[in-house]
Amino acid sequence: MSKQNIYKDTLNLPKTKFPMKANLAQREPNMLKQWEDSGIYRKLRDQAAGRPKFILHDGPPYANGDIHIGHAVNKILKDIIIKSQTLGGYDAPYIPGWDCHGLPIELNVEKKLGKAGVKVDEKTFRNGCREYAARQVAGQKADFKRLGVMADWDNPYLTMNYDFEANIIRTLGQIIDKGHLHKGSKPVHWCTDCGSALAEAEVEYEDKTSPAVDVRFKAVDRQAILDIFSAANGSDKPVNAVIWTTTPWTLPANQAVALHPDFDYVLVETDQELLILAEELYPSALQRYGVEQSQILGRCKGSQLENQLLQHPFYNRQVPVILGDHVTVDSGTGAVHTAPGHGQEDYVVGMKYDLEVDNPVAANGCFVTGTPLFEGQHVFKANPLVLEVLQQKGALLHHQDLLHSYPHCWRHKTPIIFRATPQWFISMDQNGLRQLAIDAAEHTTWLPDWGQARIEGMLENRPDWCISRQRTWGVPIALFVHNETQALHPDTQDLIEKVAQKVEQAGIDAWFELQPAELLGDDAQNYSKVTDTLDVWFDSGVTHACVIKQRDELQFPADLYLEGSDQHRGWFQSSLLSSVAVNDMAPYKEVLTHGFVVDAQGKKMSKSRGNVVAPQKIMKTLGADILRLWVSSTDYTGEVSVSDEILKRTADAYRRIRNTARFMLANMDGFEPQQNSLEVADMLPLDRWIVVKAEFLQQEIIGAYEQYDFHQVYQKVHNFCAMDLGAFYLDVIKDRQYTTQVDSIARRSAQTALYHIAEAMTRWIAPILSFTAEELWGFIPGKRDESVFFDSWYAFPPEIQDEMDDAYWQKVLAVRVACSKEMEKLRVDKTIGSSLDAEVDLYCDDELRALLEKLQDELRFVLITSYARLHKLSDRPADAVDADDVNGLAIQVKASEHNKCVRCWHHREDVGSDSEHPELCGRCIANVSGQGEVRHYV
RNA sequence: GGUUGGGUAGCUUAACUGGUAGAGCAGCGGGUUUAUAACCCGUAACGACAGAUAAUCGGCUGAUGCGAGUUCGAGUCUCGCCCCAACUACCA
Repeated sequence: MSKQNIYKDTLNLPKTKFPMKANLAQREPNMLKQWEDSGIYRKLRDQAAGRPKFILHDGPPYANGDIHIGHAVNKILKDIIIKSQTLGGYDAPYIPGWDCHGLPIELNVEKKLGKAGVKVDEKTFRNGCREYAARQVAGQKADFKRLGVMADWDNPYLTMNYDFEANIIRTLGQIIDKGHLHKGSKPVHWCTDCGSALAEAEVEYEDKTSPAVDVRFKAVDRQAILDIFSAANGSDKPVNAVIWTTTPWTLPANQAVALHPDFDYVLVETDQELLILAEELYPSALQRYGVEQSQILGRCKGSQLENQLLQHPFYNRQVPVILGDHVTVDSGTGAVHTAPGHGQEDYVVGMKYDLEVDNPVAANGCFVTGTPLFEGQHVFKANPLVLEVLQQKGALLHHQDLLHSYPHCWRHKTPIIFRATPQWFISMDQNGLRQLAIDAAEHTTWLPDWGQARIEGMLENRPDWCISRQRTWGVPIALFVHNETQALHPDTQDLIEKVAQKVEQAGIDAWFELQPAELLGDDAQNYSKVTDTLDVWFDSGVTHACVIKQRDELQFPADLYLEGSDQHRGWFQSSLLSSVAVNDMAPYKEVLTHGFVVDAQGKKMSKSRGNVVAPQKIMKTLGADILRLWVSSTDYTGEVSVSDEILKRTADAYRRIRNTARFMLANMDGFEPQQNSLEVADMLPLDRWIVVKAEFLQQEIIGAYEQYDFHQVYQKVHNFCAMDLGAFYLDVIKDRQYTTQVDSIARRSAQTALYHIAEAMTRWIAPILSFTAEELWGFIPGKRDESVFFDSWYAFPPEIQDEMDDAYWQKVLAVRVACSKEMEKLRVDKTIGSSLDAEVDLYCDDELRALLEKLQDELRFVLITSYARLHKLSDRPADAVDADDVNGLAIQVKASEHNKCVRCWHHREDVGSDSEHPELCGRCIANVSGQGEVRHYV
């Protein structure tokens, strides 16, 4: 041992300060501080000035709550793209944003301040919201930064910034100018106790007992119905369609009876009448009515009855039969009472048939003045009265109470109703927006490509976009409408600009506090301010106008939007519609989506399931780079699984990459690229080969980045580290690195190769393992910029035509694998330990022998054996073993009988040939006290 | 209920227009101590079965969520089913 140490000092063992243990959780925050202190994002912009632009436009997360792993995936993917595009030579600015208005924030502020307009005035409430949102943004921003996301964090866009708010209003003006605005009414959830609309989130479902009634609607043209059913009937019994409802109070607003176009309906004769019922339901219905005797007179499809008129049960009104796919045969009669003012579905189908959206119910839940029979009655109290009236009119066929799930107000716990209220819409059809949007979607690249079918399906079927909300914390629909006619003020465009200027100065309060006379003068008495606010999807949908077009460094349209697949319904669509409405084109050229994060079983994450993985926890334990590497390792176009095992595997892969890099650095100890690197032509063929291999790989990696196929990058880099480098190249060059002389060509050649690979590989991983790459960057020898991100993909030295090309080395590798298998047999026998304890004799056919002869003495180094001798295949002894996967090769392995050189561990004949160094082989003697061995072959 | 996708080894992923299911990691078994909180070599594909052999191996069967179909041949095409996810609707 002591003697060995003498020679150990003559070896060039690996040496580096680059730590083996990553300690990411501790190290990353320091790196972040360094980046922040040096203003890396701004410097990056300066560096990239003048390059072609790549604009990835950030979709704003909602400013509420801590970021979850889905946010992390989204931001990391964006960051990988931004960084890879930057390394690819683009100027890729990244402006992060937040969505700041809206209900969830209101609800949280309400908990602290109380209800706006009740416990606290609206201005104070809005201020509370603004402060709350700002705090949320700050919290989320800190986490996003911690992920290593490089962005203009000092100048993000917030939808609540005054200029942003002003530009929302201006964009609304443009949409009006283009003729897409439309005022209508729409049923909304309404709490009669609150006297206001409820958002979906404020609705709870609870059981309620309602009167379920079967009601006759008498056919106006009896004969026509008989004809349709092909039913001859001599009697003069009336023909009645029967509807079933649990909300009798909505009958005053009835405008139609809906049937399913494809269902079979029967005309059933009973003692007193002919009933129209769905065939599937008529037995149960008749049973309910207590009818014992009946006969079917005829049947027809629902579609045949379309537009037949029916008599309203108690009003002097005739209503049509309409068709709708929402009609089911689960319960009732197969005929649905339709009141467009009181039901979502009724409203939608009513729009198709141009039915009146009649709403006779006031805000307090009572029938308005002038409602025949029920004026002033509260709707739920009116139910028995309606029944009474139906009874009187002979329209009530059956009544029984029914317990069912029914929407309730979450505050009052009282049943709510659907009530049509005036709302503002962006019309899909009045000025051709739907078709324009579909066309624009066709001109957009959707990744994955099924995104196009998805969004087109949505565009084709979606109703008009209701953009108005009756809320406090939102951008106002800053319009003046005529008190009588409800028409927009003729100077609307001018007024909008004036309002926008005020909002630019003072935020949305400027509108809510505005005295109309200030802008309208005497005309103010004829006009009212609209007090509705905009849907927050409008806010975020118009970032193309409020951000992309406002900031000089950005370009419209954006190259890419990237969000979760839920945003086909959300932001992708709101952005598309609003952009098409004002620009006649999509705001993006390409839309990329990622799936949701699920657990190892593919189940979605939820608190109740207890399978939630918090990004904060991963960053605190494993580090952001592990989280980033995990994101990169997934095919994110589908659902993405995460679990402890998956993260552990990711950490394993990380260590492989890190240690490979570390080993390369350690073997470049004392290497100065300017002085010590060799020309390609002077390098050893093996070293040239690995560099070419790396360059080839780089092309694939760049291609994968361009396709946003990051898991390909991950696989390729990892494979390269594990296989090409770890299992072969780095193992083989150890001998050369350690035992040859410091400044020998043999060693400098390998170091030159390591240098090129380290330069390249650091860049490959930089978009993903940003912290680690930056750390590595400081350890690679040679002069360099402050940050890896200021650089571009590595420019390899020019290739030269090489006799020993990749195909050549693949054959050598196959021989190596065959030898390893044979050596393993001796190792199992404990005949040898290290492969250097072995000598191999290779019996090759002529072709293979010629091939391997080119390696000369290097063959033993490639095989990491003490001797490697070539022979003719015809000379093979009986105990040589045919190689499985190499033709024309038989191998004989035996333990070497020669002494082991204590310095290089090879067993050589010439060990001890020099009495001064009795334990060294000839090669080592030359390296220790002579000129040094020559390892240049070919 | 509807729309759009998805389900390949313990994990992450490959497989061109149908043509031998390919890698890496993990696992298991060894080795090295000159990458050592590291590295190398070998092995290996649900579960199960029977035979031969015991150094070497050959065969059957099964195998891309399940089951059919088309085909000489299916991870890939068709149909049905199960499960998962996003969106959407409904409960009159």
